Amino acid sequence: MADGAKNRAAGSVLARVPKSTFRVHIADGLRAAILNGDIQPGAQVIETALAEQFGVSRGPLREAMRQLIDEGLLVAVPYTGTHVVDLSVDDVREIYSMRVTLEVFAFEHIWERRDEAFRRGLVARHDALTACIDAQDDAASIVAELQLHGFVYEATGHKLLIRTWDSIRGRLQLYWAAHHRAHGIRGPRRDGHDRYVEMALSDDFDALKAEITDHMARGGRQTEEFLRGREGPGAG
Amino acid sequence: MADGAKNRAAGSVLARVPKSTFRVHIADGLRAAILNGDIQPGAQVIETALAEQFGVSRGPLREAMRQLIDEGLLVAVPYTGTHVVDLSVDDVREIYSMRVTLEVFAFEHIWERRDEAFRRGLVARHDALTACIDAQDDAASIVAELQLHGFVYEATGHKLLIRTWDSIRGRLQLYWAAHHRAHGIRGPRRDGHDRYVEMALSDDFDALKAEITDHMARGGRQTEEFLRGREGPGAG
DNA sequence: TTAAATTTGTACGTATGTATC
DNA sequence: CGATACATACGTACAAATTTA
Repeated sequence: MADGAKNRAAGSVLARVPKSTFRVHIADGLRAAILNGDIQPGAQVIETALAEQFGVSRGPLREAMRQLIDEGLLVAVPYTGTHVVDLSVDDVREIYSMRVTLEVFAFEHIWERRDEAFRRGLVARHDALTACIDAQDDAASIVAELQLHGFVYEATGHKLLIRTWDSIRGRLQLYWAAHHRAHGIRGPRRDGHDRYVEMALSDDFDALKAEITDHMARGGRQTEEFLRGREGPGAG
Repeated sequence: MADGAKNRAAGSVLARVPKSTFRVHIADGLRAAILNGDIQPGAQVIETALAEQFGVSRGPLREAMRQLIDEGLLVAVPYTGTHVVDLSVDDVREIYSMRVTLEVFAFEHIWERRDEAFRRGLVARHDALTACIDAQDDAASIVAELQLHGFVYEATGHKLLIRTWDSIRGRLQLYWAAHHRAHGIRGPRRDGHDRYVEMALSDDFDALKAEITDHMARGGRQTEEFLRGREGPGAG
C-alpha cells in the first residue's frame, strides 16, 4: 500500500500543483473534457474508469462529479449511472430567456456606476472577441463571448447574480460547443456584438434592453433550429 | 429534475431505510438541523463528529456536506474547516433584489396562462399562510411563505428558474429562521400577502410588479435592520 | 432466477495543509 | 522560528444494494 500511496509523487512535473485540492483539479479536467467533446452528450461516465484515468481514487472523483451534477453538466440516477446531460430544445429556450432577465438585471445594477474601468474592460473583451471571430477560431470565440458577458456580471459585484451566471454558463458553453462540433461554424456575427457593446456604453437604457432581448432572441433561435434538426422530441 | 421529483416523495415518514441514498438522507437531516438552529450560523461543522452523530461513515457525509456547500448553507476552507454560513447585510440585500427580478420574470411567463388551477393553488397556499400567521406559528409561517412563492415558480414550469429559486431558498430560510430565533417574532403582515395575491390574480401586470418590488423592499429592509443591529461589518 | 455490472457505503490508514502554542 | 495538534484530503480494499441482461 505504501507503493500506491506514493504514486502521485512519482508523476511527471505537471502532476504536481493542484492549486487547492484534487477535487477542484479533477472537476476542471472533467468539465473541460465534457465541454471539449471528449465525452459526448448522453454518454455514460463510469467513476471507476474515470478515477483510473485521472490517477486518483474514487473519493475526490465522486465529489468532483457531484459538483458537475450541480452545474448541470451531468445527470445521475442512483444505483444506475451518471451521464453527460443531453440537449433539449426546451433547455436552450429556458437558458436564453433567463439570460435576458439576468443581464438586464445586471445592467440595472451598474448603469449609474459605469466608470472608465468598466468601459475599458468591456471594450477590451469585445476586441478580444472580434479578434477570435476574425481569426475564425470558433472554440476561442465561445470562450471570448462568455467572458464578454461574464465581465458584465462580475462588474455588478452581485455575488448571488455571479453565482447564478456561473450555474448556467457551463450548460450554455456545452450547447455552443456541441453546436460548433456538429455545424463546424457557430456564426457569431460581429455587428451583433458591436451594437451590444455600443448600447452598453450609451445612455439609453431602454435601447440596451431591447438590444439584449434581440441579441438573445437571435442566438436562441439559431441554437434552437440546430437542436430541432438533430433530435425532434427532446426530453428535459 | 430527478431530485425535485424525489424530494416531493420524501415528505412522508422516513422510519424506513433512506429511499434513495444515504447522501440524500444525511443532506436533508443536516439541512434541517441548520435551518432549525440546532447548528448555529458561524458554528464549525466537524465531519468526523457529524459522521458519528448520523451513524454513517465519512464518505457519504462528505458528499452531503458538499451539497450543502453548493446550496450556500455551508462554507468550507480546504484543510481548515467547514462552518455554517454567517449572515451578512449584503447577502440579504442581494437575495431580496434578486427575488424581485426572478419573481417578476416568473409572472411574465405565466401571466397569459394563469388558469383556474393556478388561481386555486395560489389561494390555497395563501390561506395556509394566513392560518399559520393567525396561529402565530412563526416556524410554520416561514415554510408557508416559501411555499406560496415557490408555487409561483413551479407554475412557470421553467426548470432553470425553479433551480435558481431552489438555490436561494435555503439561505432565505436560514435568514428568516435566524431572525425569528433572535427576535421571537418575524412579523409577516397579513395585508402584505393579501395585496400580493390580489395583484397576482388581477389583470394589471404593472401593479403586480410594483407590489412585488414594494413587498420585497419591506421584507428586505426589515431583515436588514435586524442584521445591522447584530453585526455591523458582516463579512460574506 | 441467476448473474454481471455499477454504484453506493464502510473501515482504516496515511498524507497534507492550517493554525496555534 | 520550530513543533505540535487538528481537521481535512486522499488512498485502498472490501461489503452491500440496485438495476439490467
